[in-house]
Amino acid sequence: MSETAVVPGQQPPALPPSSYLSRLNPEQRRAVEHDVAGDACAGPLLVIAGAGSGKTNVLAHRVAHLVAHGADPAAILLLTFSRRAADEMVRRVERILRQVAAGRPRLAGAKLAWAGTFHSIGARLLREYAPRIGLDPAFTIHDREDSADLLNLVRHELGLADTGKRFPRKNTCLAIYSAAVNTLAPLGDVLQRRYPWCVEWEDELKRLFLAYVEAKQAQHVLDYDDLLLYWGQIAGEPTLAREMGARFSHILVDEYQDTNALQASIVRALKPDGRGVTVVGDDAQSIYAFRGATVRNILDFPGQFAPPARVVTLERNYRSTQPILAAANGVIARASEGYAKSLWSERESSERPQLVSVRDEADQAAFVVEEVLARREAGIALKAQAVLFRAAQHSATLEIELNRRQVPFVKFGGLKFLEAAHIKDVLAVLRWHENPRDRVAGFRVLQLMPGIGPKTAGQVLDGLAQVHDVRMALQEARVPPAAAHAWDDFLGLVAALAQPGATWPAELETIGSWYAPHLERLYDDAAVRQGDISQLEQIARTYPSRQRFLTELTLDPPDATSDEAGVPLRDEDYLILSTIHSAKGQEWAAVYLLNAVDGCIPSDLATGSPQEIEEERRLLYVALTRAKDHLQVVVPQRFYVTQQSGYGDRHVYAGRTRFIPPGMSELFDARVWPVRATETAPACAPPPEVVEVLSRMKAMWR
DNA sequence: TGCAGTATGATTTTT
DNA sequence: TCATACTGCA
Repeated sequence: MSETAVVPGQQPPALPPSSYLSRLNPEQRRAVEHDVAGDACAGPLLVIAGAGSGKTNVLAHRVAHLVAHGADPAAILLLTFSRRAADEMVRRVERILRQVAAGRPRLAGAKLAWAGTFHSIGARLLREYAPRIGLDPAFTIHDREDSADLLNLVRHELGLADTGKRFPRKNTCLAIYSAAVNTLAPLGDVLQRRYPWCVEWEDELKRLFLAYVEAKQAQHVLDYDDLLLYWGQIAGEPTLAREMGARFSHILVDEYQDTNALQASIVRALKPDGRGVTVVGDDAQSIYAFRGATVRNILDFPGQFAPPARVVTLERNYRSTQPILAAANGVIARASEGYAKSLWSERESSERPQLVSVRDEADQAAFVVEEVLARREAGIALKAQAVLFRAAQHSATLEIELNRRQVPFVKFGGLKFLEAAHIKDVLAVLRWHENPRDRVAGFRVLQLMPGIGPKTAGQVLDGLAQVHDVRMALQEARVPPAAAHAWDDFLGLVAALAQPGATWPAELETIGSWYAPHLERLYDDAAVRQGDISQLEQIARTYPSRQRFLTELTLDPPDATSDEAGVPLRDEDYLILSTIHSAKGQEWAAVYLLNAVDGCIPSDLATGSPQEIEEERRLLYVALTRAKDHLQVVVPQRFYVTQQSGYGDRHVYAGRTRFIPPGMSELFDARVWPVRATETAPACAPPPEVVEVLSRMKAMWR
């Protein structure tokens, strides 16, 4: 029920200054108020939101506005790109509603029940709908590495591992599979377009993928893609789709430029006429094509409906100073295609972004630490500063320097806590306990015991495959004499876990104590790793059940790592290190961009096609637009390359990134660091002349 | 059969 | 540089 009815077609009434809508600019208000007319569902809406244009705020206000006008918060589906974004959105919506709530208790207590990533919402819905599509609701979810391992097992079973000629590796196979699934494209097309060197294996890959799907089904296991794929299948059944679509009066999708064809098809299937659908995004910030995302989703959205979706464009930037925006606009203006869109800001500043030349990565690290500490002295907290880079490893030198200078930091992106072998070991035991059919988990657990290798593990698992009572079967399994002792211990663990008294999360500690001796035997640095396991036990306590723990940990792994075990406490101050991808949607007062050189941005590995290069350009754009007040782009003259093996020449004299050509120099302040004493050569001088000592040495003997 | 030592080859970004 | 695959030995 609408409490402050807005009559369609009529101008909204002037607002009292206290209204939550009064803080929005006219375009933002158009987006927020689009067709909010009582119970009638709004027509489709596309919001093109430039970087820093208050996109999150608009989305949050729209959700709050819908609720304030009678929408049931439990019937609003809010799909975000990451868990972090979902949490932030929920917080904001609830804050706005509390402001509106005076005298309307319904709003004060409103809770958004369906906010999350496509994958996590998919998992939730699938558990509910599983029985109706013949799926076991107790399925477990494989992360990327598990999926690759299973694919590898299947690959070996099919004899594709030893085919004379080199068959694609497990990670490549998985990437191909995933690309085909997420883009809804035939395998042949995917191979042609993205994996031309694998085209000859099309038939074998088809066989492999079929066997992989069968294996997953037999083991009651889903991978990331299945969460979308099965959801899409449900949404493709008219009856189920209507039922599921009817649960949600509104569907709002954030970061729509980074959704893939499969995700778009799900939204379309749930709301075929587009009523109640709002999507928000920015084509200039599309940086997930490698994951199957297609910018066509956002470009083609309006025309998919009749009448077409309304489009609202937000160009006013509230985040950055005008000079920072000028630089970012300069980068994106040179893009080959895209929506013409120019961000503007009222935030004047005399400080232009800096292009800082340093000699090498060591100097780069030293420079960044100096600047960070100087800014902290000047009152900018570490948390308000971020160092961004293209690939997770690029921060290695900086991390060492930060440790040396005792500057606390947290790193987002890159190797995750969960990917550490010892954590995976413990989780494998837990997952096997949850789902005894999970072969990847069992395979890993069994091989932890000395004397048991792939062969024995495979045999034991074969023996379990058809059995009803797994525990009995394990007791009867035969293992080599060398493994006898460890095996007895293991059976003890199995018995302990089967006890009715073994409850969550105590069972994780039981597993931990079983694992401790193995940890000791397998790793030199067992003590450090033991610390991680204790931390895992801590994390486990915050989840109500084993299943929730496993599911949510797989879908939303703790995305930050710091060098000491454990993420620093919330109230401590720490510097942010992040890959550009993980920095999406965030902002900081000061931003430092590392390695702005060709070969890094764009990455050497991503210069295959013009599209890939354009994506790298957008990546730089995303990095630049994270900065509010201060932006420094660091260009090391010598750049360490991991590619190009052999020849021992690991350093390369790199040029500044091609996305900031000389013609753009007036948008930046050039700076050289360190400032040299007067008598020495400037640091940014071209590589010094090489004195021919080497030939002289040889000449001595001629 | 399991394991250790050696050769090879790929190498980003993430739910 | 690191991870995986393969070979040869116990």
